[in-house]
Amino acid sequence: MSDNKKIVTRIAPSPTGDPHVGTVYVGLFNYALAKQNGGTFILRVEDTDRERFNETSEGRILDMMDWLGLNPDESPAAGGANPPYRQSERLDVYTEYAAKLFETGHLYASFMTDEELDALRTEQRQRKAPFLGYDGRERDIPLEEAKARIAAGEPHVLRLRTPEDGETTFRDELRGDVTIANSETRDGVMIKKDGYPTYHFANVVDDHLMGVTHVMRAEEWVTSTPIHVILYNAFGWEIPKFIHLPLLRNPDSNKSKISKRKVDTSVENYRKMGILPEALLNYLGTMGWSMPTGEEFFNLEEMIEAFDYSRISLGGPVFDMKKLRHFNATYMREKLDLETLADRAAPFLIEAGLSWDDEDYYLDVIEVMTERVETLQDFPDKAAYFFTDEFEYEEQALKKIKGGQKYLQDLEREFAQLDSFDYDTVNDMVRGYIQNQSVKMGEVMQPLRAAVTGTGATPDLIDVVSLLDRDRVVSRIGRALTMMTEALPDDNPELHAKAEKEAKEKAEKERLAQEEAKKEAGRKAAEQRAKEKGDNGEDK
RNA sequence: GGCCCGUUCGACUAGCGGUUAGGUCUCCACUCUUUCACAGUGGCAACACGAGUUCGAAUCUCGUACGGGUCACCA
Repeated sequence: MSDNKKIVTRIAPSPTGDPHVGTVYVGLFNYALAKQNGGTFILRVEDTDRERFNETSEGRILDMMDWLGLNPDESPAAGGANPPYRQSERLDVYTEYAAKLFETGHLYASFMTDEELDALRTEQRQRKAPFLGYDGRERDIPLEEAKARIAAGEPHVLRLRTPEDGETTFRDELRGDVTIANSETRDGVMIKKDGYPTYHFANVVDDHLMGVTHVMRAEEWVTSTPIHVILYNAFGWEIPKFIHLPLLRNPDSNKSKISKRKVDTSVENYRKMGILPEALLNYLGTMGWSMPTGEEFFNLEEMIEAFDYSRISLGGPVFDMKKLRHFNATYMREKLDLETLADRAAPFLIEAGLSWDDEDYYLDVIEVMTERVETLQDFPDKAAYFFTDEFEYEEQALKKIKGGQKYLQDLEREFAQLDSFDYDTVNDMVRGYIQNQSVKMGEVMQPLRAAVTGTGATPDLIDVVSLLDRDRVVSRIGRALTMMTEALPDDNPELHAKAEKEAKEKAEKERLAQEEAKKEAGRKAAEQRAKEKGDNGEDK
């Protein structure tokens, strides 16, 4: 970072499945590093594995980046100075560069079949060889002979000739010098039998051609970095800076690399559950990195401004859904203004089949719900009663309604007579009524809440009632009341079960009371006896 | 198993030779209160272990333990 050269970073996702949260993580850091210095951020699609290739994946990855606001300067969609950005379209490039190294002997042809390779492995296993795998036995086939066999159409791969002894050292900007014995890096395949390059080869060629200055990628690549270094040297190219990011971890006991089985790794799923892109980005930004100020909440711009990869910590951070939700809730409550939040929430409500006519009403609902939601999906989940009469009554709510029928009857009448239904009017009426009845607030409020919303968890009830407006409130109270009188236990299984439970509880209570009475009687008897005893002498 | 990397509260982290080891999430308690929340206050809770260097070590060195990664014609 100290040199003045323009920084170029990249992410290189493989289009093999659902857009992965790990891609966003690495993407975010690469984006921040590039953007800080007016550099270039590239998205290159590494689709060299035709087995795992997934047709929809690339588009979805691009959508994800767009949703997050992590827009690449160069990509298959955006184009750029060094196209194409899809490796499957760069085969001629790899072929050309592979040919160069083939000529110089850095690459050599290997003609062994899969079966032969398997046989080799089995044989090594039996003999308890120090390592399993290709042993470089075709290194010394003369170049001309190899060419002839290739020309004859013999299937082959191109392998990298790695030094037999010595070691390769590279500098990781976070870890310092990392040295790995060359005996550890085998003669890996660079060009596959199908003519496609492997990751290592395509990656090095593309990074060089695209001018990548900082290779910031996941830690899992550390041990194969010597291969890349050997390649850069073989080409005589400048070696970029390597920055290996810690791996996101599962929240299990041993903290293995983040995986689909243990946590949701699909960014699309986070989007679906109503996580805001800002919150996801911010949360990911705190994984392994921190603001110098210690501030936990920061937006993309602020992260770019303050980003410094030397502040990255190396312990693998556990992906904690609870904390993500906390970030999300904070963003909904404090970072987004009401209109923006309302816009974001709307699709979730509509998706749930809910609708509204009055935009002011809608904004009021969102406002009043804001401090009790964590995700956008919480709006339809927790506030449906604002948009439809077709909501479920929770069992607890039914109980409350039953217990408060008298009050509900009164309130139904009182509400119906109200001319104005604004907050103060409703508030005055309800409070006045409660005072008249000389009961605790909850005695009246809870049945009312239950009747009007079907649930025990809502915003301030007066807010809810006045927002819902008179007709809806009155009719909902009426409906709740009717439900109580009409739904006899026999034709309502839920109520029936409830009635049974209540009967049991009542019986139990009675039993306890009886027991208590017995005890009491016993105590009294004992007291009496003691008294008598006292009377009979001792006392005096 | 070989090699590579890592290790501060349950989780995310601050710390970069001298701190009562700080903050955030979670959890608990209290306050507020018509429910649920929000908010506020308080609390539980950590330097993996052992040597060494040093007047002094969470910070430096070595070893051990533990964890992760990697050993493919996948990336």
